[in-house]
Amino acid sequence: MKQKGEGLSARKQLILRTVVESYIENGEPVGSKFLCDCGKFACSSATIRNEMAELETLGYLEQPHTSSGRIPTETGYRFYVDLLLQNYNSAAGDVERIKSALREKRAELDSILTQASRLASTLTNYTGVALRPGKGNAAFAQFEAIYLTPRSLLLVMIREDGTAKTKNLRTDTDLLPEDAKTLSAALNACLSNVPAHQITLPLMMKMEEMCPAAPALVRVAVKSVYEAASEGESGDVRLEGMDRLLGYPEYADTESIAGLIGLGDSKNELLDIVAQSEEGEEDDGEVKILIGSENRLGALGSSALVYKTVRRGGKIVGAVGVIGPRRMKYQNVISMVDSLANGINELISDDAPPLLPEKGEDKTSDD
Amino acid sequence: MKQKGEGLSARKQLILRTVVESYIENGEPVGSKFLCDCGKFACSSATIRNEMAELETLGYLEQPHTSSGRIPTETGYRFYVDLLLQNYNSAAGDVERIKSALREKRAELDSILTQASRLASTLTNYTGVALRPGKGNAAFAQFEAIYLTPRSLLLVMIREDGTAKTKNLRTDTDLLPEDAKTLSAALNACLSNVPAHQITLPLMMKMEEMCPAAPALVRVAVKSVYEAASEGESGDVRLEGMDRLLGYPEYADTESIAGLIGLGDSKNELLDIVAQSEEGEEDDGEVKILIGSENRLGALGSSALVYKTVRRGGKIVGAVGVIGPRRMKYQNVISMVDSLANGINELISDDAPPLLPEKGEDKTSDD
DNA sequence: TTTAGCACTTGAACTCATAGAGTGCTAAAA
DNA sequence: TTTTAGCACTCTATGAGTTCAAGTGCTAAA
Repeated sequence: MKQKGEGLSARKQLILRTVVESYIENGEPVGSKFLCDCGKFACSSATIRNEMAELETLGYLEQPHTSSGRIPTETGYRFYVDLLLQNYNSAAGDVERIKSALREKRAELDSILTQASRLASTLTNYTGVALRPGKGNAAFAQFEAIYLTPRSLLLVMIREDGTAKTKNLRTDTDLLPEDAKTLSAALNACLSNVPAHQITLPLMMKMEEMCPAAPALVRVAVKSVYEAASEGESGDVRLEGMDRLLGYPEYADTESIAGLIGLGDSKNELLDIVAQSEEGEEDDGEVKILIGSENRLGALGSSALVYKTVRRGGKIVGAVGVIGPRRMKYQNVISMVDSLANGINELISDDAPPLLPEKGEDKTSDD
Repeated sequence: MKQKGEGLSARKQLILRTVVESYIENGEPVGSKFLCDCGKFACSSATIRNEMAELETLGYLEQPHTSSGRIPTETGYRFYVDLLLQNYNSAAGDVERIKSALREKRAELDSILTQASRLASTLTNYTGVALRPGKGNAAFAQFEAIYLTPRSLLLVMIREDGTAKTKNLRTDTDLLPEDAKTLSAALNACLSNVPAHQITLPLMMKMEEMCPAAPALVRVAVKSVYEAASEGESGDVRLEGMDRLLGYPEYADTESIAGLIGLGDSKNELLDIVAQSEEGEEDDGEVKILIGSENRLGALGSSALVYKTVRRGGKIVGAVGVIGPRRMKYQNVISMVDSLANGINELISDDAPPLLPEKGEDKTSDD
């Protein structure tokens, strides 16, 4: 699938490429005369017509209607994009610029991603997207109950990776600070690293024995742990600058927007897409491009998604990218997305060595 | 401002009301003949024409073009809506239905609001909206450092209201469990209830004295507290079901959608709007309706926003509502929003008495 | 293999005419 | 004084007809 275009003559390739670029630039079908006049070709429009006719039968070009120029098909774009990816070297300038733009907001990953999404949108004038996959149902490694008032305490549930979730517990009987300690001990003894589905009634009974002082407290604590563990984290998607797309003629009709807005509403699709692309294929850590409905991207309609995963210590912790019309300025976008992802990668791993304040909380953040 | 329409004759009121309702139903300008034929009036179309001409000069109706029927102006809708609000009694059936729909998701407020927003969207077929105002810069009342590994600990910062925020701290020197205790003590001694802007260098030096073991740890801990306290909480807006609006003809052109999408992007506007309406005017806790650009709602364009605040113990903790075209089915929507808000109110205060597991965390939730 | 030329197709833009809806106004009726 | 009937007027939406230009495919010659 990667190098379909191998069999094309050099001239066909040049024609195809020029058609794609011109269409990206102007948004209008390009005809043989235009190509002939653009100076790149030493032949007449008739020759180009012949070539284009062949490119059409090969599936790289198509005509909106019989008497207009050609526009690239999905396959056409794919060829062009693969070509670009082949010769692509990240522009060093971008990385610095983007890193410095991000550095100001060196908060937790969550905020970095939001920031990145906004940045992507501004730099490319398309819609920026940033996402963070869900955490799945994770067990908690450690618990700590903090005594707040005689009738309330704060339960801190800490995951293996150091991220934490907190929950207030209230009782209708007075508690002593010792009770919090006992509860902590019992939780750590019985529920440490126990996944949600293994939290059973016998376990709860065992815990009640360990904390005779406040059985009701134990019950609600266990329930909270159970809920927190089974909820998992749902992942998150940020779409920034959707309104920018409205400027492009391909989004002039309501139909085409509907899909995108739906995307904003049911963000799971995007998460699925990325998750899929990570699982299924080899993930070489490079910029990925999904064009049109290539991968059952129903909602993406006639748009294209350019993204790259963000990693920390080899593990995928998110992705950033751009959504735009199929005739996107791929050169810029690819370079930008790559730089952006690299910038984030460096940023979140640069921090690691010395004395890193990481944010670990419900919304998750780092691994 | 409330009862502009007082001066209208009964017949004018009926005409106005019928025009609004018909326009809401069909989305088309309504003419004199249609009104005459609808059976509500015992006069000819000519008479109605005269009345409508007057209603137009009074500012309640307008004509899209000279030779078409009338449509309500902003003022016209306002009159109609005020009328509705006057005679409105929450439909009891709704409340039960909605409460039971929400009860299943009796998690924290955050999730309830999301759920409510989705519910609002489904029930009305407009865009559901739920929002939670920011928390402002709050100081933390209590701190707890939890020892995780020799080189990392978890800092739990607890606000006055019991909600908490957590942050991972890492060091490059090994720590003892005692160090966490010392740090907790120092934080509680020096930073308890200290707002961000009062966290100064002398304070930090005092703390370093208290924890001679790991001055670097103190520094990063104080920094984290400072950042967390000054960040505050930014509030949150959920828009659900935006794609539903695309079905309505008033959103057929790209222009009108742009505003709404922009709303989704820069959610602050909505927060401002509600915050304003709460501060400025008397907030009687009833359903509020903002039509068109009544209150400098630039982004809302030609839409209308129906919402009601959600309270807990008298304090406003959020709002739910619906965004739709100006010609919204106000009867249904008002009733629905009211019921929904009531349902949430009951739900989050019902829970309070016995043994309430509340969620307190970064994303905030309850008071 | 390329080129020039030509007939053909087709969508876009424009004009024109028509139909229909609804109004405002005037004069008569209640 | 209020209501009604009638009529002329305005404006939009619609559709048909026409022209224009772009671009193609094909054929025959270079």
